[in-house]
Amino acid sequence: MKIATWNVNSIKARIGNVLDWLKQAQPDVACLQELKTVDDAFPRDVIEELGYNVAVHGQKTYNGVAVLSKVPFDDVIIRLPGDGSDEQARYIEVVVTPAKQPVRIASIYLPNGNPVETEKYTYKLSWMDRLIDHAQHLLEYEEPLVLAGDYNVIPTPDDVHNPEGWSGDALFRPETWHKFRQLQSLGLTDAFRACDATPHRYTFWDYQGGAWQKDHGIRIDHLMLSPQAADRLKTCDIDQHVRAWERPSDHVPVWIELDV
DNA sequence: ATGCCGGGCGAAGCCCGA
Repeated sequence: MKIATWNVNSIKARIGNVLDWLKQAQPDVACLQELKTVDDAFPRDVIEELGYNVAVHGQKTYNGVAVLSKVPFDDVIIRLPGDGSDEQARYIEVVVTPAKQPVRIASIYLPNGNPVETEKYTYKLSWMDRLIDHAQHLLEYEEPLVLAGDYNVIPTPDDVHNPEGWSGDALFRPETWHKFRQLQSLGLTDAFRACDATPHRYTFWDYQGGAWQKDHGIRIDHLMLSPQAADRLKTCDIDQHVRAWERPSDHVPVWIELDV
């Protein structure tokens, strides 16, 4: 089972690229982020025509997450628990059951958090606390679980071109690393690092300053796996060629192959 | 590079992203 995550930076602007990539990459499940549109405006029909079931949690202008799956959903949950006043569309979780057993998959868009001296960073940290609590709960099911998405976390200096330049940034701060390590300490595995120790492999390149051409990127899109998923992990890779397409997203797809 | 792109909104120029 191939499971991918991709921050598309507007599904309306990116639908051509998304359809081309779906046809080429043939993921069984695709977690999308930053749709920047409401549910009713999501281009559901053209995606369903490729054989996908669609679960969307959209929002006008900002955020928005979706899961596309060739296997129908058994269950769909929107919103991360822990703060009923949080209106931002950053979390959708589904359960699918391919041949053998259920697999729980979430598409997450973790807050950026900049600038750090504002409520944006406290929102990021509290959102991470909620994710830790929810992950702890989900891990109790002891089933294959994949928390995939744009984490807006650069895990280590090996995951950025110029660590010095990112010092103090919300994606690269001790408090952010601490929360990310808490997730890992619960038993969640960074799928890419479980497969590939190569430093300086990236999933995002800024539109500005020729960042893509110079390979000045960061690795911030992650698939975090429960032990039951990690045991079945076959491969993980980054579809970085998609960044060179016409009108690209600034992020590229990351995917895993699970033996389920 | 606290904004060089790029997208949304909405019809110019500001807000936002990472």
